[in-house]
Amino acid sequence: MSAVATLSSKGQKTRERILEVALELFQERGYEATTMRMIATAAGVSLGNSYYYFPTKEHLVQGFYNRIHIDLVAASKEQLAKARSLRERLRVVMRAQVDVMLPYHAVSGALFRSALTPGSPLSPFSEASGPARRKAINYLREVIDGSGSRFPADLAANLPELLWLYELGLVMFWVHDNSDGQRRTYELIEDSSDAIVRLLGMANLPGLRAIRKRMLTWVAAVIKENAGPLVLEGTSTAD
Amino acid sequence: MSAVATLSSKGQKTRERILEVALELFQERGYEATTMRMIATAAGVSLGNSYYYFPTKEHLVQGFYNRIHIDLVAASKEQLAKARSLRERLRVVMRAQVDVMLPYHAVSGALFRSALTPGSPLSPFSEASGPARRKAINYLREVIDGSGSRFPADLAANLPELLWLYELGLVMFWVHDNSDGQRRTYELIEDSSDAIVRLLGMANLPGLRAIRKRMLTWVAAVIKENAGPLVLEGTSTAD
DNA sequence: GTCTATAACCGGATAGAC
DNA sequence: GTCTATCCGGTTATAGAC
Repeated sequence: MSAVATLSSKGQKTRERILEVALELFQERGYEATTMRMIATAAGVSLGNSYYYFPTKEHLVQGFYNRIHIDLVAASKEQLAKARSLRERLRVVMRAQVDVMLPYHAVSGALFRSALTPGSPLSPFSEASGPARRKAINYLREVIDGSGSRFPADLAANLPELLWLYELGLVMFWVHDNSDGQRRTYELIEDSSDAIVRLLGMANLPGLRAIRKRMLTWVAAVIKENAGPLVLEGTSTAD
Repeated sequence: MSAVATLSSKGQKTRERILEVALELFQERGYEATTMRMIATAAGVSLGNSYYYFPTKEHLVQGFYNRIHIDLVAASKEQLAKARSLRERLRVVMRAQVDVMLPYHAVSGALFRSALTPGSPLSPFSEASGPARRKAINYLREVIDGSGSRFPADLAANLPELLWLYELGLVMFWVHDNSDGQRRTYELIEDSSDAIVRLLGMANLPGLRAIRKRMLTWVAAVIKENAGPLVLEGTSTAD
């Protein structure tokens, strides 16, 4: 699933080094201003060689996505173990998500540029992003399962995907958030996590049931249409 | 607000011709595969000269946005005059929006690529997109006002912006929609317009009022944060 | 001051030898 | 797995024509 079919351990290290310096340079100078030539030089390889490991500049961004998810889990694991309510568990994870992305805020626009381009391998819905996506969704499944909350079957089956879309939305908000330290995003997390939990609790209100069913159908369609066959009724395509 | 300070009538025509052939070529060959050199040649100007009218390739995309809104109004005006209910009026406009974009579906990914990049002049929230955005929002205001519906003041004041975000969401869905003729998007329009009207009707349900208020605050923040000072309490910054 | 052209630059990407 | 040489296309510099 990586850019290169098989990679010797030396190759692994070279690849890692290139990604490392690339992410550093992106932070320091921005995405556009960082040239492949700079990256190659800083990593101590030739320009052509860097393309052996990352077929395009954008593939370096995919490396960034993967890195972020690993950091997210590392940053939230202990806190998550201590949180009980779904509200609090959601908050822990979403705060951690924003925390680990912090150093990249200035470049985040460029880094997430391709995120919503259909067909792009960088799209979170793409085949190439499948492993990262499934990891993220499965982590959210843990977030839900670890709370005591129970929901109607159709809702429960799609809740991880639903929360994943919520996470994507939060990230998009954060990208556009220019308040200092992205304070507003943290506020939004407090507020929206609460709203979500309340809405979920009301899912069975008589007037809302029909709308809920329709919305779920469409959310499932969005993900399916974009990401290929996925969970629809609870059977997980686990990683 | 155009790329060039002042433009003679001859200049206007040249600019128009460049945009024309560019949009044709985008449709025929895609965005990436269409080079500035091709566009210049097809328009009968030198490469350097085309940059006099469109400072970057992306500025041609902005020309596309403007074109689309004009087409949308033209395609929906009469039908809109005949539609009474908010539901039907919404449908008319959203269907027309999708209709006029049809020829561009194959390239839409590339064309909307920059749409969600913060800071990009192509972002629908950007300063440069201000005129187009205000036109779109004002058209939606007409859609609402022309229906008999009345809403609580805070909701009414933000409803045009809210529906504009809905329109953006629909366009994003359409971009990713690979069903034939984008059938699913048309279905989504039927379904979601209905859901929206129902939700608006329930805006005063006891359990929902608090959530509604909070959501409105955040929607206002999203638009304000990104698009600069805008309507918050009903005073329009009309075009 | 409005418009047009030619030449060059720069950086992402590729070819192909070793 | 690594390199050098080259291509290609967006963009810019700049000189001049109407």
